[in-house]
Amino acid sequence: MKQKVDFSDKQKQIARIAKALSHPARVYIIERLSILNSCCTSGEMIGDIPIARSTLSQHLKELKYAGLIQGEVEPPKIKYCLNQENWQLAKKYFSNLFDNSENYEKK
Amino acid sequence: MKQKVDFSDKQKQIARIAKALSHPARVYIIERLSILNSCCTSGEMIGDIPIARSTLSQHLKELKYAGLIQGEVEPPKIKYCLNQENWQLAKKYFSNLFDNSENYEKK
DNA sequence: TCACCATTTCGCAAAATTACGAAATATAAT
DNA sequence: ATTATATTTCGTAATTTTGCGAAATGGTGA
Repeated sequence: MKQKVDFSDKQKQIARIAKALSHPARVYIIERLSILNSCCTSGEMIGDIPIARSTLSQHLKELKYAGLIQGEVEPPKIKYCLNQENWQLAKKYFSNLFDNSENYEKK
Repeated sequence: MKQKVDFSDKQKQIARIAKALSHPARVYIIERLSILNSCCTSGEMIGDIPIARSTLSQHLKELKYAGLIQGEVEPPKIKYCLNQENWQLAKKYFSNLFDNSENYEKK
C-alpha cells in the first residue's frame, strides 16, 4: 500500500511563519518593529491602526507565540522588539522558497 | 479627534499572500510548482500529502484565488503552474519586508 | 450510449480566528 | 491608601477555515 507521508518540518515552519503574517495588523507590527530595528509599546502602535487595544494585544500575543517578536517589561510599559534570531531564520526560509523559481526567464 | 487610518494596501497585500501560504499543504503545492518551475496535476500531488482529494482541491482553489497559481485544462487533466508574474511580485513584497531589518548587527 | 477518468462542488461538522468592551492586573505617583 | 497609566485577560459572538465523503461535472474512449 502507498505510504502517505506527513508534511515536512520545513513546510510546517513556513506555514507557521506565514500564518503569523497573515493579518494586516500583524504585518503592521512587524514593519514597525523592523524598520530601523525600533522597538515600541502597544500604546505607541494603537494610534495608527483601526482596531481595539485588546485586539492589538491578541495580535502581539500571537506574534510572540510564533517567536517573531518579544516583549521586555519597562514599567509601566512593555517594549516590544523583533526577535532578530527568529526573524532572520524566517527570512532564510522565505528566501529559499522564493529562490526555487529564480531561474525562470533566464535565457 | 485623532484619525484612525486603515491598513495600507501594502500591508493588506502581504497579509493576503501570507495567508495563502499559511497552510503546509499550500506550501507543499508552491514548492512543488516552483522547484524547476515544473507544472503538475492534482493527481500527481495527492500521493505525497496526507489529505483527501477534495481538500487538496480546495487548497488549489485558494491559491488560484490568491493569484499565486493557475490551472490549464489538458483533458482529462488540469495542469497547475505557478503564476510567475504574481509569484515574483510576492517575492518582491517579502524581500522588502525582510530587508527592513537588514542592517541589524552590521558594525 | 455507456463506462471511465480526473477533478471539483456540495453539504456538513469541528475547530480556529477575529473582534469588541468590560474587568482584571501590575506598577508608579500622589 | 487611592488614583492614574499601560496593558492583558475574560467572556462572548460572528465569521472563516479545514476537513471529509458523496455526488456532480466534463471530457475520452469503447
